[in-house]
Parts: sequence; structure tokens; C-alpha cells
Amino acid sequence: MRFETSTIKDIAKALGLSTSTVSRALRDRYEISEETKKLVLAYAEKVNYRANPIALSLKERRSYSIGIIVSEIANNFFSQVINGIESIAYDRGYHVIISQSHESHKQEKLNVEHLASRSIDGLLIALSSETQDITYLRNLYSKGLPIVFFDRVPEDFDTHKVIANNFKGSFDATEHLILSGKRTIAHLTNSENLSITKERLKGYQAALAKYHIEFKPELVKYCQHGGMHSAELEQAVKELLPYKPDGIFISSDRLTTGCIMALKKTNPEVAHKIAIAGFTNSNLVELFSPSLTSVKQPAFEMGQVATELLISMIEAKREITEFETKILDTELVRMQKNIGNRFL
Amino acid sequence: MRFETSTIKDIAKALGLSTSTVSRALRDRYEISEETKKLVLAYAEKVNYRANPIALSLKERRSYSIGIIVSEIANNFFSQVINGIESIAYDRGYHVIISQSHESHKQEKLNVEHLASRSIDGLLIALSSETQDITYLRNLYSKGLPIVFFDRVPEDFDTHKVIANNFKGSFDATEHLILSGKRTIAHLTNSENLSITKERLKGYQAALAKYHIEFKPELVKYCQHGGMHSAELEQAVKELLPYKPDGIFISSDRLTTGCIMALKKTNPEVAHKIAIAGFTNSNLVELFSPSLTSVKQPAFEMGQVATELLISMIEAKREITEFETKILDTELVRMQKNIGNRFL
DNA sequence: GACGTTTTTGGGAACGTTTGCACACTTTTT
DNA sequence: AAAAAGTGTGCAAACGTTCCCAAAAACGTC
Repeated sequence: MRFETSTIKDIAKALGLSTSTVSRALRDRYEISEETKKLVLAYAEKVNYRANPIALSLKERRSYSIGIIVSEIANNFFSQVINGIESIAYDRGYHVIISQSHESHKQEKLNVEHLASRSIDGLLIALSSETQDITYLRNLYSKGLPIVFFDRVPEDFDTHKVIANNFKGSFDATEHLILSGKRTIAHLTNSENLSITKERLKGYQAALAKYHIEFKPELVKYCQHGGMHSAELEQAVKELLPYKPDGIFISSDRLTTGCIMALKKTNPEVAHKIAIAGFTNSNLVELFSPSLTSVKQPAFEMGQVATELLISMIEAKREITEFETKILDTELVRMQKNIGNRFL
Repeated sequence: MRFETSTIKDIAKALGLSTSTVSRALRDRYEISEETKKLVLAYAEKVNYRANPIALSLKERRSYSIGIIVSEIANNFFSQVINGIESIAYDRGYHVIISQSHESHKQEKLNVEHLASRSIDGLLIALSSETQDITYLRNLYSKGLPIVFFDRVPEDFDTHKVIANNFKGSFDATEHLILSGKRTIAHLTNSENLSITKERLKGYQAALAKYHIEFKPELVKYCQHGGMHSAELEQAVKELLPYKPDGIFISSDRLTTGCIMALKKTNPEVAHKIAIAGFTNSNLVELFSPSLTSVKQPAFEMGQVATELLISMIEAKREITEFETKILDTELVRMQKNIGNRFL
């Protein structure tokens, strides 16, 4: 069974014209007489003609589609980024193809190469927490595939990047904990090789320093799998508790929710005694118990900005040599004591 | 700037062979001598040759990609379905293209037609809550586009469908509320024209009937936009409260979280007094306060089953006349009093 | 060594488009 | 009346593949 549509050839045959005439009439070229144009347009309308994008892609060697790689679409941050990407892409006539790495380097590479071979015009990617070696991306890039990184970006890769102001977001969150009287503030974070991990650690340290609180490395726990494995997370929490933290600053969406979950599960008696501040774009934060202070990333906007940069690369006439790293501000949503904790 | 890859032509030229020979060598056809095959394969490997899928699509008039339409990817249920779809699709050599309707009929139609014109081989769709008129889908279907519906399915459309056992899920949830002593149980639900709305209403009614509780239409509130507009939801909740419900059964993911949110916002003093049971696939349910009993749909499995059915349609030699409607069981996750309510 | 087989290779059309070029016809200019 | 210019159309190539068909090469057989 095959999906059948009418082609330019069908129209040409039906109208006794050549394919070139039909093509030109449809594209409203000046060479074609008004009369013929009307005829063709009317008939095309009648048979509901749609140009075959596959044929166009082959001809023009581009597909008007852009690839997206995120670790997980079931993640508020990423799904919001995707919405931002779509909002711009569709306006500019591009289609998006979404792939998930599930935080696996292997899967990420596989997906990117699949996308590349499917003639995407450009790639938007947030690296998986496992990824360290990005030579495969360098290869594609050097062959002419435009790439824009967002959120999790590599350090030494000369292209456009869009990130949140991770330093400031972390600083603010940590400071908030300090100002609410916490002094033993742990830091639960992602894989050490991610850019966001490093930046957020710095913000945390800076806030501690500002208030003359000693930075203790043993209070920092890294989760290689970014919260994908609950066992890893529970282990980290377990290792943290003996230090009796009165606050935890958590550096990613999945880890934040996962950590609260782990706390409730393994140590319900302390779960409500530890103040939590963490990165998350969940729109359900208000429902959480214990409640928390959250750092919201401008996800939608990030998607938009990244897409604009990518399309500008795709459509650039000459080679681009000047690249930007856009930094967008995060938003601190303070714990709502009057709601979330009313019932404690 | 254009993305450059090596083609069969390049290989042919480099090796002094014809394109046909190269093509056959790469596809390991019997006609080609071992020697030539080795030569070609080695060279192809060296230049990292990848067949151009666009060219293949044009030639074979199929794209090995399947379209997905859901209302929102930032919805646990749908993102889990998508994961299920992907798990099967990739195994079978298909790529997926995801589009969101955002519960808008217009957007849904636009997206479907865009996908169709991009030569998808088949379509997996959960209708938007607005959708009533599906003639556009009938047209595509009659032109030979295989379609499988999941979750939100139309009544009179002869094709494969995959749904949850909505009746039983609703029955169980409502019965659970009754068994915990609730007698005035409201029902907050989606747009009236969705299949799931009707089925879930029936389950709710049946449970009431079993325990000889009178069904009161005024306790049922429909949300046309499926919880996309918080105003609509707040209004519904506001209209419900005067009846002093001691339990609410809610029939969709978004509505469930939205309703709790609305309750907390507008009437925090009663939020914890009303028992809530609702459909949701959120993996954060354990964090919610007030806690709730949830009906979990087998989302991942639903995606898998739907995809298998779709691929069987795509790859069918002859026309299919027998269609199935697969019904998958839901899971009732009871409120965990020992955790969620400990701090009430 | 002539002929028939078998094995291996190449030519060219096709998938649906766009577009440079050439052609035919009409109109204008000289 | 002839040349030039303008208008409208068609031919054919190209994008990267696959595959039917034919051709060439290699091998046996008598």
C-alpha cells in the first residue's frame, strides 16, 4: 500500500503542458502567461497538489529540517526548550526532528549520525552527561554541518552557544539558603565533565565565600548519570547525610526531583528539615512536599535564541568566523512558605 | 555553506567503476565478484560513505519515518508513549517525527498535513481535545496513509487503535474513593468529545452505581481545553466546591495536576480535606502534597503496541481489512498515607 | 577455435523537482 | 519587408539511488 499524491508530471499531462511550464506557473514566474498560470493553479488546487519535499531536498541538497538532541524529552526543561525551538523553526519554514540520548554517549553519537545522514540542515544539541569525546561532532562540523550548542556546551568548540547564567543562578540559590540561616549546605550535582556542572559549582562556591563559609569538598556529590539511575542518587544522598547538611543546593532538574524523592524514601524524618534549592523547570513545583526553592532556566527563550543562531548559520552566504555565546538569566523562585509548608 | 558527503558516484569515479557496480557491491549482491566488493567496501569505509536517505526516499517513495501527533510532549503520559514508540521504531529501522497539537484542532491538522507532505510512511496520533471533525484524516487514510490511533481515538474510523482500559481504570479509582469513605465524589474531566472522556465517565458512573450512590450531573465538570488554560480549570473547581465534594475523580494527567494546583491556590483550606484520585503518569506523584491516588496508564507499552500495528500496516503486502482495538490495563497507585500525609 | 554458459560489469531510465537554454511565435523597430 | 526584441513554452540535465537490460569477459566443451 502506498501513499499516492499528484505530481507536477500528472498536472502537466492532464493539461497538455510540459513539467517545466507547470513548475514555473506554480512558482509564479514572470515568463508564464497569466492564462496558463490560472489554469495550472486551478488544477493544482483541485487535485490538492503538494510539492514533494523529498524531491526538493534532493535537488537543493537541503531538507529544511533541523535536528535536536536532548537527553530526555520527559524533562520539563528540555520540553520547554523544544517548544521554543519549534516556535521559531516553524515560522522560518523549518521542521524539527527530535532525538533523545537518554544521557548515553553512544546513543547520542548514533542519533546525531543518523540525523546527519538524513540531511538535516543543522543541529541543536545539549550534550549527554556521559559525553566527553566530541570528535564525531567536530568531523561533522568540519564537513559543513552547522551546529549550535545549548545548555550543556563543550569548552573548546568554536560555534554559537546558548547557555543560562549558571554561575549567577547557583550563586543566588546558594545565597538564598545561606540567608535563610543554613550553614552546612551540600551540593548535589551532575557528571563532572559537563560545562553546567563546573559553572554551577563555581556559583555555589562563590556564595559560600561571600558569607565566609568554608567550602568542603566532601559536601559535593556528583552523579554520573544525571539522576537517571535512582540507585546512584540514593547512594549520593546516603553519603551526604552523615555530614548533617541543613541545606542542599542541587544543580539539575532530574536530580532535584530525584533527590527529594530519595530523601523521602530513605530518610523521611529529615526530609522536611533540610532546605532544598535546586535547578528545575518543573511546572509542578508548587505541589511538592517538602517544598523547595527553584532556579528556573529560561528554557523557551533558550530554544528560540539557539534556533535563530542556527538558522543564521544555515542561511549564511559566506563562512562565519565570529561566534557568540549567549547567556540568559535564570529566575529564582523562592519557596512559598505560606503554601507549601502550611501543613508541615 | 553546505554539508558535503561522498556519493556512490564519487566512489565509482575514484575506483574507475560504474555507479551500478558500486551500488550492487555495497548492497552485497551476488552478481559482484568478491574482489570488487572488497575494493568498494574498503573505499566506502575509508571515505565514510553513507547512502543518502533522501535519494532513497525519492526512489522508493517511502521515507522510513513515521509521524507522531500528541497534544504536548511536556506531558508525562505522552513522553512515555513516545519512548515506547521510539523503542520499536528504531529497531525496525524507522525514524520518528514528533509534532505537537497543543490541544488545537487547527494546529493538529496543519501538522498532520505537513507530515503527510513530507512523505511519512505512517501516522500515530492521539487526537487533540478540540478535534471533532476528522475528515482530513479520512482523506489521507483513503489515499493510502496508514494511521493508528492511540489513547484518544475516534469512534467510527476503521483502523487499528490502542487504548487503555479507561472504564476499568476509572471504576477502580472511583471505587477506591468510595471505599475510603467518600460519598460526594465529583468528576473533573476533559472535553466531552474525546473518547477517553466518555469511557472514563462510564467507569465513574458504574462505580457509583455499584455502591448505590446517586449520580449527580452537576458534580461532573468538563474542561474543553484539557487543562491547558488554568483559568478554565480554576473556574471548574470553583463551581464544584459549593457541592462540598469529599472526593474528586479526575480523568487526565494535566487536569489532575492542574486541579490540585487550583485547589491549593484558590482554596488552600480545603485542599487537604478532599481526597483526590486521578489519571496521571507523572513520576513525581510521590512528591505531591496533598498526595493522591493515581491511575497510571501503560504509556510505554501503548506506544510499543501502536507502533507495531502501524509498521504491520505499512509493510503489509495486501490491503488490510481486519482491524484491532487493543485495550491495555491501567494500574491504580494508592495514596501512600505513610509518606504523603505524614506531615499534614 | 567456434560456440554456448556463466559471471561480472556498465548504460540508462526512473523517482519529482528546478532551471539554463533553445525554440517558435508575435510584436515592434528600422 | 527584414531585422530585432519580446513572450511563452518545451527539452534536457541535475540531485543520489536502484535495477532492468545489455554487453563484455571468463570459462568450458566438443
